[in-house]
Amino acid sequence: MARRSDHNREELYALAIGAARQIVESDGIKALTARNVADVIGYSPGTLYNLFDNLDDLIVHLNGSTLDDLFDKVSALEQSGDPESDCKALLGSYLDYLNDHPGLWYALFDYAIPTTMTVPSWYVRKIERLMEILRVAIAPLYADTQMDETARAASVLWAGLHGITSLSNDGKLQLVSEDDVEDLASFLVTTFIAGIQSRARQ
Amino acid sequence: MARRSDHNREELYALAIGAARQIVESDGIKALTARNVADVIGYSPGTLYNLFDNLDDLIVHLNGSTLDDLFDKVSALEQSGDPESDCKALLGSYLDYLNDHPGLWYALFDYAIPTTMTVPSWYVRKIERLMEILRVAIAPLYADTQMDETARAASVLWAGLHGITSLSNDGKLQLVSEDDVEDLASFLVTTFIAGIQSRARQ
DNA sequence: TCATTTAATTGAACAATGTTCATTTTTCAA
DNA sequence: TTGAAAAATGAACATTGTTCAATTAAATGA
Repeated sequence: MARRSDHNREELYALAIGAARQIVESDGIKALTARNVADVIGYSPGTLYNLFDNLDDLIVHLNGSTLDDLFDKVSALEQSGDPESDCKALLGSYLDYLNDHPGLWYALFDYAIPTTMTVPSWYVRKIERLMEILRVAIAPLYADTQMDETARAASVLWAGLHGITSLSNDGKLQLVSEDDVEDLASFLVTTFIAGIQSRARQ
Repeated sequence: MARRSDHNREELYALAIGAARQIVESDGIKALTARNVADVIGYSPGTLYNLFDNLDDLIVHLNGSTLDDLFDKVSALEQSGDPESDCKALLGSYLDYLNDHPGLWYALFDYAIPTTMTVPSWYVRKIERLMEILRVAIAPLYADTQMDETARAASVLWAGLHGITSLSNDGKLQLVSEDDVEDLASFLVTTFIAGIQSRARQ
């Protein structure tokens, strides 16, 4: 059998990503196999290889759609102009997403793309778009001329928050007393911002 | 054939871990298969299952030995008592290890233990032992009574540094201008410490 | 010394995986 | 109506983790 016209290429792509998302959300990334995705969308495994180079490519596309989701959620927040409270609001929104979609988050950040595969530029752009929001939030800490400095601080803060969520998610971060992830992340934001202000005064 | 007396259980364990390390160092964690390890040590795949519950268990043990290595390297550093320079020395040592043994580092931090497997307590202890060194380095920033506060700050700094190395290693951190990992990590240490000092003054 | 028990080691076997590709079938254009 | 192009298939292949009955060497005891 062949050449059904049930769906065109775009629809098929959307179907596949949707199925992948559903599988990852309910059973984790380990359940994301070519045969499983094919079953869900009612096509054969081979068809997936018309759409994606391989399974890793499919995962990258799934992660791309997760990044879009995250962006929509986070960019909906209104910023007050106060770096600390804005960063914490962003953080809260981010942690909410992590709690609501642990499987997707795990696939996004803890599943490592094989070194044989270079990260596509559209993927990098999606990350940058997210980081840009953080950049805007901390911009009041810097003069308009310090674009590079602002960008660097945003990168570091972003990576720092990622480190906390990532390690604690893997159980690799021994939590102190009754601290939870939110406490630690909040501590990082407060301290980091205080550090920037303190150094600016000198 | 069976019951060779070439090696006792301990020797066999050491052989297997050694083989695993060798494979991971030269060809990455993807090459770490039961059959590969068995080939290297001259035993059959089945024998590995007398020593380890499964491959993930073997990886956890390999990571345990990597943590020991890291501890030996990092604990050899003499601390001056100045938090910033001590943290940066630790950081430098850590980054050296990452550069020298990317495969082992990747297996240690970017390979996620499946959620079905709980992190063993001896493994957590090895991590804590490493973090303790960082705790000592930043201790001068706090009063002796602030043990919890010190521990929390060490956790956050540790996780933050991990976030930077981890993301940049995966190509998921768009680096600003000519910044490299060391610059970003250094920036985090400086700013974070300045933040602690600044807040202590108030 | 020989028979029996115990334990280690094997390797064939199984189910599941990613991936390929000759074959088949449908659609589209001429 | 015919022929070419494209889409979809699913059987097939190589590999994977893992199990376990069978096999063999060592340890034990008489």
